[in-house]
Order: sequence, then structure tokens, then C-alpha cells
Amino acid sequence: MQNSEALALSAALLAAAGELARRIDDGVAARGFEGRPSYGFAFTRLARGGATVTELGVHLGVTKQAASQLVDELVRKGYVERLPHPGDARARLIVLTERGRECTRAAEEAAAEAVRAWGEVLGEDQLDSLRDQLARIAPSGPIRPVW
Amino acid sequence: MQNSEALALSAALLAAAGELARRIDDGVAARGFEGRPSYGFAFTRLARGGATVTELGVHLGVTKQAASQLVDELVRKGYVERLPHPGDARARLIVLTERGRECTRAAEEAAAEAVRAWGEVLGEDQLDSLRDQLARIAPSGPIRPVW
DNA sequence: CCTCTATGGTCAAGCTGCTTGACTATGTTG
DNA sequence: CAACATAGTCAAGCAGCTTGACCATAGAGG
Repeated sequence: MQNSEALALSAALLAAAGELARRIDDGVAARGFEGRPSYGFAFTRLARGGATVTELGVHLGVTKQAASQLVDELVRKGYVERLPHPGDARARLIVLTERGRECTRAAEEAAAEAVRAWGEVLGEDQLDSLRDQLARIAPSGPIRPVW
Repeated sequence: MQNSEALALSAALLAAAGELARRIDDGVAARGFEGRPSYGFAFTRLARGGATVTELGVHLGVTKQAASQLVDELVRKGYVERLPHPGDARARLIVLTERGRECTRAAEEAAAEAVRAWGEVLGEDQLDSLRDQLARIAPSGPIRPVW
């Protein structure tokens, strides 16, 4: 593969990612929830028994201060709440509220809708192979904004 | 595919995109050029005979004011220059300088390096299929930041 | 040919989401 | 219990974008 092709491949990947983020965001909004794309990534971390602000920051690849601001926003919108942390009086456990879980489901539906559109273009088997390939190259580390 | 799988697929795609952007940015920096990830997308548009500020804004999915600020930055760093537009005295033609073309090549090399790492994980044939699949689902419209 | 509207570009102000730095409260270790 | 580490917040600052206002030139219709 030539270098220029690699850049074209990269551009295609970034363009697809941007488009996907936009579609999910729109889909969530269309279901009556207001939010930013980073909500979804926060929710996936919180879904399993909650997390502290610091853990959330690590997951999202931002400082704990930025994570704290995000949590402020999520609390204000009623998606999460800060509970005292069992076993560490310094920390707080951030957990999803019922509305937060509803918003998570809305994000899942919106994502499924977007992915289904790809399925129509690619066919089911190629979609499966795309999923497998992405799973193998996706980093395990924090999720970071693209630019 | 279940909804939760679709969200996981989406997360994988966004994570891969973020990681890729970071690697290209690092690779470009390691070759002695300072920049932001959006430079690469601007360069691919400018590479073919230049563009006006407004056209660049459309390509990047931002306002013409934001595009103008980006061009200011690129001029300051010596990557592009503003020439009078032949045939429209209102407009300026933004073109790459020699250093801008060098930076473009550096971005291509960095992208190739990152993609090569994927090739080692996936194998060449699967990498080709990934490229084809992405080409088919990538939107034709402007490239947008992921979040 | 001349007005009227559309378009390319810039300037200025403001906003959002992040950063760094400083600080308090609590936990942990020797 | 002294000393250091860690969870969280507050505050200030910054980068990159937006909206709004404006000027210069282009293009269309009388």
C-alpha cells in the first residue's frame, strides 16, 4: 500500500467515525435526550456499578477536573448522581439514574440504527468482518477525541 | 446484531479513529513538523491546485471564519500562502508551499506507519477488505471532528 | 450602465470544553 | 503519629470554534 493510500484510508476511517458520532448524537436527541457524544462513553463506564470521577477521567482520557465538570453537567440533567463511596470517604461513586439508563438505551438504539445503515451497504457478513477487524485494532486504552 | 453490540462496534470505531489520529499527529511531530490533526485534512484539499478559504471551510465542516484562522496559522508556520485569486478579486487562492508539501509527505508516512501496524495484526488481505469497507461507508461530505 | 443582491474575506466578541495549579479532606505507610 | 499519597473541588487561563457585523467585489435585472 502506498503512503498516499494509507492517508486516504485514514481519512476514510476518521470521516466514518465523525459521521457515526454525529448520527448517534442526532438519534439520541431525536429520542428526547440532550447530550454530547462523550456522554455515551461515560455511560458505558458507569453502567457497571458506577465509577469515581477519577476513574471516569482515565476512561475518557481527560483530567479529573474535566471529568468532574462532565459529571456536574450529567447531574444537572438528571442522568447520574453522586453517592458517598462505600469504603472511601474522600471519593464519591457516580451512578446512573433511571433516566440515565434510558438515555443509554437511546444511544444504543441510535447506534444500532446507524450500523444498520452500514449493513445495508456492506451486507451482513462484511459487517461482521468489519466488527471483528475493528475489535482487533481498537486500542484498549482511553477513548480520545479525534481532533 | 443487538443494540448493545452496535454501541460496542461504534465505540471500537471511534477508539480506533482517535488512536489513529494520535499516531499520525505524533508521527508528523517526530518528523519535525508542528501541527494539529486538522492540518492533514486541509492539506489533502489544498494539494489539488489550492482552494479558497470558503471552500476549505466547507471541506472541513467549519465556518469560513474558523477556516480563515486555520489558514492564518498555516501561513505563520510557512505551510501555505495566500495568493491573489485569478478571476475573482474578492477571493484568495490558498496554496501549499514547498514546506507544506513536505509536511504532507510526513503525514502520509506517519499514516502508512500506523496502517502498517494494523496490517501486522490483521494480515494484508483483511487490511485490504477493511479499506474497501471503509471506502464504502465513509461519507462524501465534510470531515468533522468526532466530539 | 447602474442599481441591487449575493458572495469572499476579515475583524471582533463570546462561548465551550479542556488544561494547569492550588488547595482541602481523607487514606495509607513506616 | 508523622509523612506522604490520593479523591475531589475551585479558580484561572487557553484553544478552537461560533455568531454578528462589516467591507470589497461579483453577477443579474431593469
